[in-house]
Amino acid sequence: MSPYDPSAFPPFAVTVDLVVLTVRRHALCALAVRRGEPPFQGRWALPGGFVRADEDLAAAAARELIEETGLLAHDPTGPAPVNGAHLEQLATYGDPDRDPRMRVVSVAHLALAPDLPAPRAGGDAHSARWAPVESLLGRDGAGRDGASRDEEEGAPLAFDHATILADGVERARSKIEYSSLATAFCSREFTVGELRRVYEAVWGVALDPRNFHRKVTGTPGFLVPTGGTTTRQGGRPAQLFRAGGATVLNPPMLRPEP
Amino acid sequence: MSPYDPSAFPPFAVTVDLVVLTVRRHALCALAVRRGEPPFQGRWALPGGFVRADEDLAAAAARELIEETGLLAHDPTGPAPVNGAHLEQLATYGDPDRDPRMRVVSVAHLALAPDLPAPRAGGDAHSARWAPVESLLGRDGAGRDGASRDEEEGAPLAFDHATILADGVERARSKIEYSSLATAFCSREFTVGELRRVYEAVWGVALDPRNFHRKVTGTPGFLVPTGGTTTRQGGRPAQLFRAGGATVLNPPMLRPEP
DNA sequence: TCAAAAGTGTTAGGTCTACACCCATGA
DNA sequence: TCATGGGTGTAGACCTAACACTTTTGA
Repeated sequence: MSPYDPSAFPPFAVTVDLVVLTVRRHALCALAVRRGEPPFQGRWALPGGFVRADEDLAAAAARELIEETGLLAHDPTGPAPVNGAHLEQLATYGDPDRDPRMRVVSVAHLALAPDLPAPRAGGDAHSARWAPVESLLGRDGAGRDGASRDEEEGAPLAFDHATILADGVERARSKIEYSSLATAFCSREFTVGELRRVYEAVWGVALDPRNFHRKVTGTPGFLVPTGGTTTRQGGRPAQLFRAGGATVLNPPMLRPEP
Repeated sequence: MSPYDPSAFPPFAVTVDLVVLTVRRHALCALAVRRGEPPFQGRWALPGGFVRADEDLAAAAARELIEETGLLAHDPTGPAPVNGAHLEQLATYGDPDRDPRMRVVSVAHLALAPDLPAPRAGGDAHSARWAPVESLLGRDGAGRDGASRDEEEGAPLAFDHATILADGVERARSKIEYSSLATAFCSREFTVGELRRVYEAVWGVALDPRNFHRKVTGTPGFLVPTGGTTTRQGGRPAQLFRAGGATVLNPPMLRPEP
């Protein structure tokens, strides 16, 4: 068999899909767009699109992220942009039946963003919204009883996007344990308490504020004090920090048992 | 723009490439095949091949693994096969220039296998061999001086396979830290000392045999004693174990500093 | 003055490291 | 008998969880 004979391999369409996570009102939320055409017309889906002919996968994901949110993906080799977001490859999904029309392989990416004003619909999407991941995954106990709700908020995500979202959430949950990634959910300057509330929202647990404070301030290179303080959370003024250069957290932050 | 208009997106070829790791003679080794045709003819590369038209990505990877090694990939939902190997998706590589002839997106997979008799060349590969990863990555200080050695053992891997291999090795090195994955490098029954030598080879460090023994035997569900013993390593007879059901290691095995 | 959030101290209990020591076999 | 690897004990350093307590603001 001649592996590179053009007639010897089937053609694929390649897309990037994005799991864009943020923390809003104490809950982990993901960006969802409403599909404007079949299949799954009217259903919610993850943002995404085709990879262009001469475009790298990471570039395609960064382009989609800008189109959907206006966020610049953070390139670790360059200067940090004002509205930076963390962007990494998540996994690739290529079940032959995942798209009913043709063979599509989707390279999913995970983006972590600070709380943003309001999503703007981009491309061919009718509308976009931030929704709690538990609700998008149908785990929030919200009524799914009664008649079909295919085109309403409670309907399952299109394609295999529920699987992709679940994988992205699990990646984020485990990765903030041993890396400084949680700071990607915060704005450029933040307090220790705000960072703790990120952990609490992502993990869905309560953490001891005193031990958390000691832990993060005691890890060299994790947090850099800016000198400023804020009282935006009420109470005693809190020091402001920026994310330090350290990217791995050793020893890790421990996720409490249920 | 109509996203699914067949003329609106570029066609891609999709392949799976395999990083197959094993531990041989106290060194972490990877499976390499010699390319039989251009480009990179005569150079070593990772095994891989095209995904078929109606084939899942995982199925394609498992098929390639069998073709190259005869190993069955372990399906966690089914009964453990006799010669099982761990197989998981690693990452996807899609730089537009990674293959000089056409646009190829490669979904790389990572396989961990026990020490095997001898690789059999499969498909279009001229030959196959196990080689220490440090040598395949050109980090072993072996003479690369003098004349070009394009078609010899010391030449760099074809395409971007050095990057893929490095990513796979790094994944394996970090994953045995907090999971029971190291047992995938052992045969079905193994001793604590054999498991320790796996860690030592993968990490390239020396571990304290006493503390290691306490650690692994003290983690519930990690190791299951079979009742048998062996003296194949010399010295006092050692208990034989099988891998237990536990897949996460908590607390993790700590990788010593250099 | 009070509530709320920030930040510090302290103590008991666990885990890891390093090393001393004994055990069971083959040569 | 000796070398080799298997396995257990123990003391100190380190880490963590839990919780009492002080500090500094806005209302």
